[in-house]
Amino acid sequence: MVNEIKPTDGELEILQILWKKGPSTVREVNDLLNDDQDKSTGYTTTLKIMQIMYEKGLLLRDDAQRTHIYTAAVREGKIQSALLDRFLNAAYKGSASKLALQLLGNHKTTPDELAAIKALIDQLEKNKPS
Amino acid sequence: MVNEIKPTDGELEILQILWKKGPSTVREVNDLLNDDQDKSTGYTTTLKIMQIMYEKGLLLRDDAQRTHIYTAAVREGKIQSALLDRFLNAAYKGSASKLALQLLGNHKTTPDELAAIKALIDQLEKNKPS
DNA sequence: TATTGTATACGAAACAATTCGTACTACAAT
DNA sequence: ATTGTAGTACGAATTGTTTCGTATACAATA
Repeated sequence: MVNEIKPTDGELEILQILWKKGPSTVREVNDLLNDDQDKSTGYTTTLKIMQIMYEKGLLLRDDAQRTHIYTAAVREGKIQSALLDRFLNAAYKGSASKLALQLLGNHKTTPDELAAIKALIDQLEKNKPS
Repeated sequence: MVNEIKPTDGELEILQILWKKGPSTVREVNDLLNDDQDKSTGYTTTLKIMQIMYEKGLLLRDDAQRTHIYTAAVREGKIQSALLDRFLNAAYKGSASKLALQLLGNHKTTPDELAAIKALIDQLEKNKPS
């Protein structure tokens, strides 16, 4: 049951904030959204999107108080995994290694990160010897 | 000048076909689209999307003959690069290594592919010693 | 020539995401 | 009690993608 997880870009931005900050009000989320310059979202716009996300089950809501508190209803890793799958198929026809090569080639990665990736590869090679 | 490349999912599917097959007619593209079972796109739908892509500059068109021939106007690697950047920021807040780790962890990769990735990392480490 | 099959062109409808104006509500401060 | 502030709810407008009905063009051929 792959539950058709497919947040839009706008929804994903809100999820990022909630993942990082934890339970928040619409006002807080909206303020953080508007921290990125060259972007500006009205309060009611953010509210509306979060309400829709709540209806979709992407967010939980505590409406005991006048000011509602929203929380991400989905784990960050789970969403990322689903999005990665989707992206991999859409843009790379499923070739993970092609994506990995482009990723490492195009983006500056720190030595530490490279080492971590190498360690993971070593481990994978050990677990799957032949 | 990041030229705002942002094909939709449907457009990307068509680009994939053109990248793989080279210049094609709408009929050919539509047939291949419908090869994937559990999917079915009407001819005029595909035509319309390809016409819009042509207007956007995503496709080139040879209309010398009655049956027009379409070609991808953008390089596969360039689009992938742009999409990867977008995806990386949207889903991983720009952390390439986090994406790489999840990619290698979640998807089965063949030993050959792992070796290729490791070789690239070695090369990167050599070129950027400190 | 009339018919049939395969094209393209055009426009409207369906759908979803985003945006925002506006109304309503609760509460605090006067 | 009244007013001001900050919040939610609702609905409509806007924009973009996808879908498809229909009109039209043209070539082959019976």
